[in-house]
Amino acid sequence: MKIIKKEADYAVRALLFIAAKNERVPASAVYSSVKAPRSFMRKILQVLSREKVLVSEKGRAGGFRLARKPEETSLLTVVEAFGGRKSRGGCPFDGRACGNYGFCGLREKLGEIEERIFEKLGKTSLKNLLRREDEKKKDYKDN
Amino acid sequence: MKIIKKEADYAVRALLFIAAKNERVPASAVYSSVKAPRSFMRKILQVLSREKVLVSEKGRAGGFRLARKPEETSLLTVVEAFGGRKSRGGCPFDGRACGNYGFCGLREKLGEIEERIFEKLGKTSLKNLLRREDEKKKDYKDN
DNA sequence: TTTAAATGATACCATTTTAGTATCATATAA
DNA sequence: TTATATGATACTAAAATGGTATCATTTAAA
Repeated sequence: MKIIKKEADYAVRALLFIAAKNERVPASAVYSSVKAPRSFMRKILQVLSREKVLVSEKGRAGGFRLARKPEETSLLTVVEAFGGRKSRGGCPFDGRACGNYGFCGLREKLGEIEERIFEKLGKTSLKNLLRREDEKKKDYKDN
Repeated sequence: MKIIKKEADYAVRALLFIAAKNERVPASAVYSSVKAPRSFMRKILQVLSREKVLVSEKGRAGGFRLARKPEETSLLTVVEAFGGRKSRGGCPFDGRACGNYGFCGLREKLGEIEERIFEKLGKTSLKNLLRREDEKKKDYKDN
């Protein structure tokens, strides 16, 4: 069971990095911090930009910055940017005939579960994640 | 996002069919009811048998029956039978280095979500599903 | 005005996972 | 002894995921 794919995972890490910087950051800086393959990360940033999660500027002093405040971008947004919500309803058949015409308790149940996942992803913002990590680091220092 | 794969989906449907029959059922009966490819379904039933979800009898009047009462087999059991829980912790890197040494707020969060999914799958038994479908059919008749 | 450093678009390839098929061996009741 | 079952297992096909590479365009600064 895989909630998000590597693409989205790298994306989140990249976003956290950019959020922490709080200024325009070039892709090169991102993939030297987040340990992702160069080309792959570039593509990921482009997707985030196309999907309006990031705003980019071209040219020499170009780079990426968050399109919104960290508390306004959720994991769900990121997951959706990479097509993570397209196969809806928890049904591997996408609601097409599956021998269980009309009613399907299983599909219903899986749909419910899926909704909860989306709900939780939707409620987790970049800010939440940043805070979590800060607290952990603090804990560490305290010991 | 895919909570279970087709294999597991077919498996659940097969189990529901067998549960409803409440007697030994040959594979042929299963795949004429559940619309799954013949060979694929045979393999699935074998897995369920190997994993002690079903009990099989060979030979002429052979077939499959539930190893336990319908309320004692959960979706989680089925999902696990098909290896659905092997990549733990919601981390696409399976806990290996991901540039985020030590702390990882994302991993932590995804782990939490995953746990909830398992919890819900664990609490949903074949009996629950059978009942759901019965109720729906009843609703239908009432209208 | 040229050049270096950036993103945009996009086509392509590799790997892994999922889905499905086919075959032969073994057991057993009629 | 034969028809009807499951067991084991090897194989292939298709789809999803992960990753690479190239060329075009933009822009600030030398």
